[in-house]
Amino acid sequence: MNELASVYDPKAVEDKWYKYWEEHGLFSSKPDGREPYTVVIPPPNVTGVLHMGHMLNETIQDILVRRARMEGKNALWVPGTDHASIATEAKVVKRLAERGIHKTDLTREEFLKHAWDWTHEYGGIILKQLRKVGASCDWSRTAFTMDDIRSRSVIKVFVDLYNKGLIYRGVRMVNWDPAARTALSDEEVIYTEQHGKLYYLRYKIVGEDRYAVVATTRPETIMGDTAMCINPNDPKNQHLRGKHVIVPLVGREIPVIEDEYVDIEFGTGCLKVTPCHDVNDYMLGQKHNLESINIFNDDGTLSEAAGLYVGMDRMDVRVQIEKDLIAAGLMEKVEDYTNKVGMSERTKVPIEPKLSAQWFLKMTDLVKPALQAVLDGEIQFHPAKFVNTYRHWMTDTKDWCISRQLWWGHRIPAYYLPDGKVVVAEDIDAAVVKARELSGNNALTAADLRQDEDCLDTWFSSWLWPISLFDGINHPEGEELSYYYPTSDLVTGPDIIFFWVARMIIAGYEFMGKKPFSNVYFTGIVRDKLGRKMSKQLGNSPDPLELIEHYGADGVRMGLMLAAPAGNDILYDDALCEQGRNFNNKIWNSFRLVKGWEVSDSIEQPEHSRLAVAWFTAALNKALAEVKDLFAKFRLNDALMTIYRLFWEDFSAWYLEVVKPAYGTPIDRATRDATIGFFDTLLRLLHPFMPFITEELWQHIAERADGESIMVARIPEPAAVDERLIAAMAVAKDVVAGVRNVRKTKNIAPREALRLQVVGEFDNPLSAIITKLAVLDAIDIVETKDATAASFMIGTTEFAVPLGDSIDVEAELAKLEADLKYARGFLATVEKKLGNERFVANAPEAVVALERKKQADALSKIATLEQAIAALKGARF
RNA sequence: GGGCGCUUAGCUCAGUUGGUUUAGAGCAUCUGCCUUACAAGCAGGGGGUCGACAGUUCGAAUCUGCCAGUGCCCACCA
Repeated sequence: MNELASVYDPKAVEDKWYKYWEEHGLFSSKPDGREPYTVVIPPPNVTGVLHMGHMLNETIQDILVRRARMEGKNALWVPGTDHASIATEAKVVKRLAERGIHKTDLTREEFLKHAWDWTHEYGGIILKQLRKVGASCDWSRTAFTMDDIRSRSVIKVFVDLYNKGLIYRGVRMVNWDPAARTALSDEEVIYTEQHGKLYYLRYKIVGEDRYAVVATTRPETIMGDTAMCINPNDPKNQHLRGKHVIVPLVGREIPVIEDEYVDIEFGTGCLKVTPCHDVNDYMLGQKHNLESINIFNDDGTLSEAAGLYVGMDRMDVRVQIEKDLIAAGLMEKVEDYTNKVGMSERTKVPIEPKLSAQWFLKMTDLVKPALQAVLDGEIQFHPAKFVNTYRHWMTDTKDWCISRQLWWGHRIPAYYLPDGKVVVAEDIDAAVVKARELSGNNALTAADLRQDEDCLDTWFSSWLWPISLFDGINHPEGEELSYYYPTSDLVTGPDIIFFWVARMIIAGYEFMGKKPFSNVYFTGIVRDKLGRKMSKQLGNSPDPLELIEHYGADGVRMGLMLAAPAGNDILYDDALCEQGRNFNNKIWNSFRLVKGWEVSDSIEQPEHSRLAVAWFTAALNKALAEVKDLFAKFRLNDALMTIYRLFWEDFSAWYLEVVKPAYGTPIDRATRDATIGFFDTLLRLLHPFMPFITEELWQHIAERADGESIMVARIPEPAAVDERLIAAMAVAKDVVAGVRNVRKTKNIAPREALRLQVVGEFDNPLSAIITKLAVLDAIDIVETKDATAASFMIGTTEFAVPLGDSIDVEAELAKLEADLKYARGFLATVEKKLGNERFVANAPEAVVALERKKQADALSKIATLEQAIAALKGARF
């Protein structure tokens, strides 16, 4: 048997089996009579590469899908990628810039060609990487959010929502990303604490030789000031009522207005009002009918309208204007100040509030069924704590800004007539028809219509993902859709609960009238072992593919899963992968042992083997039931730990040690067959977590036809468990450990057979196992043990190994005294309870009875120990 | 400023409706072993007054209150 190395080599088998599975079509699914189990992948960015977050997320999905498949369900995992409008466009723009090409030099068509080239070049890398992980996706279904079916779905949905009156175009204050030069939704703005400054600026009061002082964090916006605002109830600023002030440096005269919005306590109680560049100022401008001056270009530089600093970047202006204000004597003071600044989630630059015409989706009614479904538990979140987060967001949802000033994405299907009116239609031909109806001008042609330049938010396509993957928008009655939808489980990070999860639920109810999935498993964030987020800058983010290279895919999968309860961040450490790799090795070596056995039909099954088979059958079934229950609760890490311990402790350390024959001797047929059967089941149980090694060994332990695979083998349903054997084995293990301890402390060789005395009664059905593992000649039931014996207690029973003259009386005494002390302490706690009249009177009878039993047991144990101590003392001389 | 969650062994976490030993697991650590499946291993051991305080109860890691620490989400205070 020693042609097999003692170390398992994942590299030798992983690619082989992945190819085997793929070639035999084991990943693919078609509708049939079985119960469906469907997972859709959270589509990674088409040009992205696999990172640790993906590794965790995809591993979890694969575990769920493989388990479902082995439960006999028709399991389908649909892969795909997302066009990631902003991120991808930014990358393309950057690459073009490296070649000296600016986006503005290109037509939309030329730019899109570059973008598609980029997509074809880098697109799908991540899908190849997923194969290394072992992902059992149905690759024939690979989708892209901008492929034909998904694009038509998006456009159709836009038109439908527009026709329902839920989509509208309007001029609003939106979040503007000056780097990407596009509007963003509220969810794409991340507020972060920034250490900045609070500037106190002097505004000269017209007609007086005094100044009003305004505190602001953004002095560069003063060119857009069109008023100063005070609170009418502010006693310290009463002198400003009805006055005008001069904007510093600019020299423009602006009125002082009054509004209770102003916080009297903040700064000086004077607020500068810049309606174009602040949401609240915009509100004030509307209310008080103020002039608006837009001082910024789309890229965050100062516009002609600013008059000063034209063409400079806003951040540079902030630095320069501070100097200029000081020089002009118009800066009262500057303080350090910490406030929250909205940053673009994608480009990480500060958001600029900007007034612009955008498309919006009304959310108020759409969210209602989606909220209810989660509150009612029709859709379950794991862990459930995220229901709170979800409810919070869903109860006050603002309209969704869905237009982006980008080219890479789905172009908005709105067409403007020459007179500025708009029609929304699925294509240009339909638009012409509608335009003619609208205008009454039948001479209108496509050439007269101008399509909206904007494209849609990426999430406006991914919110349809569970539907559009089955072409459900275009074919709501399709066979695929009705079979696979609603999908079963969704696995994703809580960071996109609003971006994606909530919106998919909304879309599900709005477009299909049904939930998109039944369960959402929220993963945690993968951090380093110090709890820091993984980042390129810190260099603490390992490349999953390198880890796979080093530890094997199974090892990495297991390492991540051991540390990843749903919703908990996982602190990644290479030690986790080592544990995974070590477990692989353990399995491998157990296999080597079993494979090396020579079988003989002429040997009878020994009693200890017969008992071991019976016991392990019970242990295995108990674990099967536990794992099944844990899967139902999405406690995958606990499920894995249960299997880990079953394999390592129960199977390898105990079961195999009982049944393995002495070196060079054959094993009986019955035991060997039972062992192979156990091994088979263990591999199946483990396969969802560690697909490669389990396939490799499963193929080895029996003859398999071509195309057979553990992937489609069934995990057995748990059978009834003989708890008596489980309990008996627990005692047996303790007895064996007790004897081993005696050997160790007395320096008795492992193979030297001993006798074991049991004082009083002992009827363990597994005593043959004890005899075998503890290497005993016999177990003697005795009234009184030898005075010179090393003894130990298990429960209330005393065991003793007679040692004759070789006993170390003092050491033995010390041990017994320690046991006695413990037993007395324990008795004291029990008797304290029983001595409490109110306990005896009020506690349930069963609880009191249990305490009485404990008391009796403790008393008998103490008596036994005292006797043993007395006997030893007698033997001392 | 609101809302939610967490705090149990050195680390990561279990602990179901309060009562199956004086609270468990994995990893780490310590001791002894290269015992023909496996040193990526085997056999043992140590380690926690369950964040603090108060309360309810015959009985609290578990329920209540308050406090401290920590994390997340939301919010227009310049």
